[in-house]
Amino acid sequence: MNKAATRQAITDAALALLRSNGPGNFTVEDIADAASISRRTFFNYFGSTEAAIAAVTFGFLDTALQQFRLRPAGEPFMESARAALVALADPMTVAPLAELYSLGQANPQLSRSELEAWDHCTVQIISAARERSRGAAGVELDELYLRALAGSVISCGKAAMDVWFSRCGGSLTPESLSSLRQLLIDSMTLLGSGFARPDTTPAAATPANTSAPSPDRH
Amino acid sequence: MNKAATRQAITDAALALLRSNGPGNFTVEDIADAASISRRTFFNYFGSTEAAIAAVTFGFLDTALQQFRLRPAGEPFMESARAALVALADPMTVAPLAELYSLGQANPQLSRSELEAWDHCTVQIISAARERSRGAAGVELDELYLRALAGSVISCGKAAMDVWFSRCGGSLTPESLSSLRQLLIDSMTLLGSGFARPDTTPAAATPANTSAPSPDRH
DNA sequence: TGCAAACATGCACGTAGTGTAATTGCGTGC
DNA sequence: GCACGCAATTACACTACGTGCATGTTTGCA
Repeated sequence: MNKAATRQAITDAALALLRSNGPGNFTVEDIADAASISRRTFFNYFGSTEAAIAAVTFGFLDTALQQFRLRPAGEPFMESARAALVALADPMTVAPLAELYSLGQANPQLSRSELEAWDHCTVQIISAARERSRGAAGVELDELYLRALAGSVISCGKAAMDVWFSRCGGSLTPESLSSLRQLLIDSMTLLGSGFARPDTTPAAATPANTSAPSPDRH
Repeated sequence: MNKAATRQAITDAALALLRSNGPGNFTVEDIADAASISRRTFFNYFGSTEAAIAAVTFGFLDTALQQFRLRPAGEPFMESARAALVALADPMTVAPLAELYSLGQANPQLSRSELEAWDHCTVQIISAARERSRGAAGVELDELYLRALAGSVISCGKAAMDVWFSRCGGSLTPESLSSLRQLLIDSMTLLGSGFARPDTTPAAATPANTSAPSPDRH
């Protein structure tokens, strides 16, 4: 069997078992059986069930990375990040993550590997940004600036997804996705404004979600 | 034996083995032997070696949390966060974290539990901030604002520590600690300014590591 | 057809983590 | 002093994880 196909079969089987049995309620042997391979072969591909599942999340965040890299080099970092994040609010893209999110809610094992995926994404963004600045201006970006910004962007994306999830429960309806998109935009706006206190300067922080359906007001 | 004492004995033994053997090169049985307890008893206290080690990191970040909670309720969030983070740049406080940081550099297991600790800290800050705003103004803070800000603050703290570590290698000399303090302050400044591009306003972003105690203007 | 590389498998072994029941240590009331 | 109860520790057994190693099996290429 093709190597990529085997890999796919494993992740599919793992995801299916995750759905049916719930996190933690199935073994590597179960996955191997479902994928019609031996237990040993499973470990040739992934070091753990967790890793097999995490591959899905990684794939999701990689599309965000890809989007980021596609942005023009001259564009402000924050704007590129915003665009990359918004591209995630797409049914096909967000679906697997939404599912893992819901499953991970009650499962520490799962949520920790999601944490790892986000962190991995941060690292990637840092190197992408460094490349970009090197190519464009020739100016060596301050290391602290780079890391703090990248980390904050990811944190904001994560926060937006958290809020979205707690509001919409991972629903994939157009309204829900539009809400997610708006949350992602809003979080970037907050970050770009230095989190100006909403009570002191309300105009600067919250003018965001007035556009679309926006059932949110709190 | 007293329960707290046993717990302490375990973490001490685990840390000692971490130092001597390096991460991943010792078993639960080794820890149990070193702590003069049975393997089974170890598992009565911690679910894994990782958890035993993570307890140290958690302790560190909890002091930051404590600092945050001590700040006056009226103070701007960002200022409280800055103060809490700076309080970490203390020899006694930062020493254990610095050590784990260096050990975790090459060890995925370890660094992932550190990730978890930072995340745990984020969650705590969110709830602390929510309590504070509830008590003070009676205004319900926007959920997205809260989460994005808390996440960004933690990310910036993490970024500062990353940079500090890559520069000073976790050294605990006064100069190194002063540099850490400055990095923490600078990262908060960056966050507060919405990461104004360093090339457009260079004065705000890069005057950092010039050792001197106070080039900060915000 | 034959050969070689890549991939899959079986087996053995050490370690992780958990349920269960037995044991030890210690203060309390009688 | 002694029996009792409670909490901590321990022994034992068992399932599952993860890996090294040797062996099969497939695939592609000369």
